[in-house]
Amino acid sequence: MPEGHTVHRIARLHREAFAGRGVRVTSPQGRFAAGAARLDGRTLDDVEAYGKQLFYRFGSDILHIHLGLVGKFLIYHGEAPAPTAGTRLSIAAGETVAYLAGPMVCELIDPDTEKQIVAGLGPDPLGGGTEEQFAAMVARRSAPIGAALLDQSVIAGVGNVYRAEALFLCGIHPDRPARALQPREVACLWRTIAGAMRLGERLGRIVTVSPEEVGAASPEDLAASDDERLYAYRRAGLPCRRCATELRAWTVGARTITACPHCQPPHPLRRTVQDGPAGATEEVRGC
DNA sequence: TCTTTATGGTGAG
DNA sequence: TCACCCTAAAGAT
Repeated sequence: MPEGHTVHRIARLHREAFAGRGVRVTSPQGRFAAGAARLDGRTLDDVEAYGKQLFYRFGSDILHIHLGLVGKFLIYHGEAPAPTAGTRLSIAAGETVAYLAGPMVCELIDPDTEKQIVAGLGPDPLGGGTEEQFAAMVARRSAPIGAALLDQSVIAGVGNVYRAEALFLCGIHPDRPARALQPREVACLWRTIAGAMRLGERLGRIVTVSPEEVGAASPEDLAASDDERLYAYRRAGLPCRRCATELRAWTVGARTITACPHCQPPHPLRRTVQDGPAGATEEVRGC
C-alpha cells in the first residue's frame, strides 16, 4: 500500500525501533546478500523518507529502498515467523524484526547519489515541501493535472489514490491542463493532499471521507471500513457520495482515474457576482 | 492450490 | 503505448 504516507510511516516506525542501535541485517532471499553483509552489525544512525523513497543511514553507506507497487515491510515485535522465499531483506534489533518483500529498489548508495535522487523530486508535503514550490511546478506543466499529480518531480509522494481523492475534493476535472488551474485550485490541491497524507501517516490507511458525511464518529472508524474511506478511487459506476451522479473512470497519465462528472466539471463554473463590479464573475465549485 | 489484484516505475519500440 | 519487473494476500476452485 505504498504512497507517501506509508513510506513516512515506515520511516517513523523503523526510526523508533532501530535508530541508534546495532542492527542485524541479512538477505534471506539472497538477492541483497552483499549489501546486507556490509551493513550487518553496524549502527543505524537514522531513517528518513522523502516522497516514496526510504533512506537508512549507516555512516556514509546509505540503504536506499523504493517499495514500488507491490513492495512491503512486515514488522514483528517478539516472536516472528520464518522469512518467506521472497524476503529480500531482514533488519532486526532487540525484539523487533522487519522483513522487506518485493521492493522495486533495494541498494546501497553514497550521499551524493542520495542528493541526486532527492534533487529530482518535487516538494513532499510530509517532507518540508511548500505550497509555493508546488504552485511553481504546476504552473509550468501543460500536461493534464491528473497526469502532473503522478509525476514525482511535480509533487513527491502522491500516488493513484491521493490523486483521485484530491481532484474530487477540490472539484477539479483530471483532464484540465495543469497550468490553467486557478491559484485557489492549486492551493486547494496542496492543502488537501498534505492534510490527507498526514492523516494517512497516522492511521496507516488512506481516509479522505469526512466522518460526519457517512455518519461515522471518527476517521479511525473509517480506516477500518473498506467501503466508506474514499470518495472516488475505484468507485467507478457507483453513485457520488455528494451528488449521486454515477462516477466515471478513464485513463489519465497511463493510469486509471475515477471522477464525478458533476462535481468535477471540465471547465470551472462561473457565476455573476451580485454585488461586485459590473460583469464580475467568480468561480463556484461543481458541488 | 490456483488465480487475481495492487496505492509504481522503467525501458524498448 | 506496451511489456515487464517485484511478492503477499485475498478470493475462487
